Amino acid sequence: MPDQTKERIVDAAYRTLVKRGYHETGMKDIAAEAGVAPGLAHYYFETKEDLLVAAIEHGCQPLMRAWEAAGVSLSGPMPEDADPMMFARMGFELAKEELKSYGGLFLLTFDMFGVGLHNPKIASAVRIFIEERRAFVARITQAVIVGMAEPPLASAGAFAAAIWGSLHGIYLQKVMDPEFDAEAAIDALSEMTIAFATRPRRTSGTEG
Amino acid sequence: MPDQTKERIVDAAYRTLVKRGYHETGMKDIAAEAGVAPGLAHYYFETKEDLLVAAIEHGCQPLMRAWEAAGVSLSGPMPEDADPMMFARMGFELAKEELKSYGGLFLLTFDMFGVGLHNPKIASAVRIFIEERRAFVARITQAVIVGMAEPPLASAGAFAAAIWGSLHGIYLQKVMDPEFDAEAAIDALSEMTIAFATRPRRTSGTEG
DNA sequence: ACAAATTGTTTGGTCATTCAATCAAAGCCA
DNA sequence: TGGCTTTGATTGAATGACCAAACAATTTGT
Repeated sequence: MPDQTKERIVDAAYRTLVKRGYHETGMKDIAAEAGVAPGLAHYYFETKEDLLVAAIEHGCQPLMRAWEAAGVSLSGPMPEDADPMMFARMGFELAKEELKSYGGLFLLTFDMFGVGLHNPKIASAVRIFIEERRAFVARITQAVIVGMAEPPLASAGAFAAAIWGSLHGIYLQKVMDPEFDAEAAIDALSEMTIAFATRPRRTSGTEG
Repeated sequence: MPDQTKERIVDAAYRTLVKRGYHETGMKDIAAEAGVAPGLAHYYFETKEDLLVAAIEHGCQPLMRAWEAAGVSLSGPMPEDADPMMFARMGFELAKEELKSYGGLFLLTFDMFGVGLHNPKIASAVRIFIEERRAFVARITQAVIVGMAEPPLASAGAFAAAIWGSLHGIYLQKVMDPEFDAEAAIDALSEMTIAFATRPRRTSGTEG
C-alpha cells in the first residue's frame, strides 16, 4: 500500500499544518498524525517544503472539484455561450461560500505566503498559485469588458489583479479576525465592480 | 547611552528582519548587526516577538511622517474643508509611491502577518495594524459616500475593507513578483472606485 | 558604593535530515 | 510447493546543527 501511505502522510500534513502552522510543526508531528515512523515522511518527501506544497495541492482539490461542478475550471477557457456578467456574480457568491467551507485552506495558504517571502522554493509555488488565480479572474474580467457600453481605461489584467487582490485582502481580514464581516466586504466589492461594468455610455462631458 | 542603544537594536532588527525574515533571523544576528552582545537584545526586549513588533513600528515611522506631511494622519479625523474625492485620489497616488519607497516595510509586514497566523501575541499586533488602516480608509470612504448622487447599498466599512484589502493584495503580488505591474493594478482600482463614487443619479429602471 | 548597562557563556531544548537495520512482498528457479 | 533473492517500504535511533532565553560576571556611570 505505498500510494495509500503517501496519501495518508499528505493528509496528515495538511491537518497538522493547518492546526499548528509550518514553523511550529515538525516532521515528527506529521508522521505521528499519520501513524507512521518519522523517517517515512522523508522517504516520500525530500524536504518539509515539498510536503507543504503537496499538502496545499491536496487541500485545494475539494475546492477545485466544487468549481468544476459549477461549470468553471481554473485553467480552462470561459464557456462561449454564457453571460460573463453571470460568471462574475457567481464568482463573488462562490467566494463567499468558500470562506465558510475552506477556512483551514486559506489559513494554510497564507502561511505558505509567509514562508515564501524568504524561501525560494516556496516562493516559486506561491507565484504559480497567485498567477493561476489571477489569470482565472482575468478571463472573466476580459469577457465582461468586451460587453461594456463604456470601455474602461485599465486592462483586464490590471482589474483582475485589483479584484483578486481585494478578495485575498478580505480573506486575510477574516482569517485574522473571525468577527470581521467578510460577506459584507465581498458584497461591497461586488456592488462596485458590477456597477462599474454596467455603467451606461457616457453621453457628454470632458475627456479624462 | 541607553535609549540610543535600544534604538540601535531596533534599527538593526528592522534591517536584519527585512533581509532574512523572522524565522531565519536569530537574536544573535540582530545583536551582531547592532554591534552589541547577544544578551543585550534580551535586556531591552523580553522576547523576539516584542522585537518584531518594535521593528515594524520603527519601520512605519517614516511612512507616517510622509502622510502627516501630506496633511493626513492615520488616527486623526478628516479635515472638514477638503474635498473627500481629492483625498481618495491622493490616497491612491500615495499608495503607488509607498510601494516604490517602502518595499522592505511591506515585506516585513507580510512576514508579521504570516507569523501572526499561529502566534497570539503577533496576531494581536496584526489585528491592530489592520484595524488602524481599515478605519483610515473607512473615514475617507464615509466622506465620499456622503457626497454621492446615488448612494451605495453597502456600508462605508464594507467598502473600506474591500479597498484596503485590494491594496494589500496588490502589494502582495508585487512583493512576490517584482515584474508585477502594481501601479496599473492600483490605477484600475482607482478607476473603478472613482467611477462608482461619481456615478450619476439613477433616473429610471427597476430596483435591485 | 550603588544601580544600570553590557558582556559572553550556558542551558535546555528543538528540529530537519541521514542512516543502518528490519520487514514485506513479489518474482525466480528447482 | 518451497527455498532464494531482490526490491521497495518502513522503522527508530543518531547526527549535527541551531536557537531563545537565562544567567553570572564585568564594566560603566553617578
